[in-house]
Amino acid sequence: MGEEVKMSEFEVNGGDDEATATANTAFVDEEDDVDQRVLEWEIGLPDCDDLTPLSQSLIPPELASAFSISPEPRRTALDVNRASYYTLSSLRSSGAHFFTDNNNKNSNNNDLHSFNNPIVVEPEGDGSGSGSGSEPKKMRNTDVGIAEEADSAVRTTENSEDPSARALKRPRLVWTPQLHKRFVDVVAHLGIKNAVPKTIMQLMNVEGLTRENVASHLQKYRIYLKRMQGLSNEGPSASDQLFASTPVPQSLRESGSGGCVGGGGSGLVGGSANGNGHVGMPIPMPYGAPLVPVAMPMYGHLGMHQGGYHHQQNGYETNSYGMQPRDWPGGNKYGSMMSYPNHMAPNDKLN
DNA sequence: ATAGAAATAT
DNA sequence: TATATTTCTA
Repeated sequence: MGEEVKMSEFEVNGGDDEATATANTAFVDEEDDVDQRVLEWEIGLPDCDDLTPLSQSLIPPELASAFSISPEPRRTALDVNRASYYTLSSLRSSGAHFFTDNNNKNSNNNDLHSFNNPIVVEPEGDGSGSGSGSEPKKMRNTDVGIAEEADSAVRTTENSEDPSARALKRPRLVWTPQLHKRFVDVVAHLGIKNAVPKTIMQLMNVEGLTRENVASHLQKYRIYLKRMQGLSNEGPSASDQLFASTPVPQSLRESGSGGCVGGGGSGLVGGSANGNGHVGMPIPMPYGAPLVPVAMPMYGHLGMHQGGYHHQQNGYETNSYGMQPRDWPGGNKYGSMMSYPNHMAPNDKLN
């Protein structure tokens, strides 16, 4: 229960960044530079050498988390943020890939507070009394006689350490607007037709995100789309602030049919779906780096009212597929920037 | 084995 | 209540 974690797009990773060679965007102030960066990025790969190795200078997130201190150089973080922002902006304006330009409504923009505002773990002040035995929990007649370790099953309590515990349940994932956006972008690319949980999950490239997470979200999203269509008008239904916050790409309109092949998509699909020479993915990697959900320590304990969403810019960070350096040989539970605080490493599922 | 939908849980 | 997760079915 009480462990909700917000996905945030920051990931300060110590870094072996060889695998991904993502864009370590350095702070750039002039548009020219930005363009250049973008070009480089698009063309081939950014040279990490040239860029500031941000991933280096940071304090091991574990420590930071452990002591509830702001990671380190906000400065750096901001720079990253800003750089990302510029980069993305450029991409948009140049009509490059997957960024839908429809960001008219909601202004997701916020400033680069990111690091100043702790990304907060959902308020959710502990389940407290909870439902006070309202509905009968109907047990599905699944009762397979497996007593299994009748044992005290899961220590509902804080599940302190328990390294031995294997599959502990994941904390509830919170779909932040950013995360959702990523989701939408990916779905848009795939086209409603190919957008199935597994694929989406893969393309989203978010560590710790499970297929189930995506499936569930997709389910909701579809319902949302449906309702939207039904009303034909935009009708910013009060419900689903989240969904409303991200414009629905046109490609995601009709189900079935070819999806977004023809000129339909807003330049989303580079036209690779066809049997062209270069088949493969239109977008090998929609996002430069794997997004790593991060668990921010709760700074202000209760008492401070945390605003709902912290929009932060896209803080795509350099990261390597290798994931974290094995810092935590075994005991370290401060899961660094893992979405889920304690226990378990994110997706270990071998596909 | 996976997607989609329904039921639960928080 | 809303929304994420789990279960169940196709």
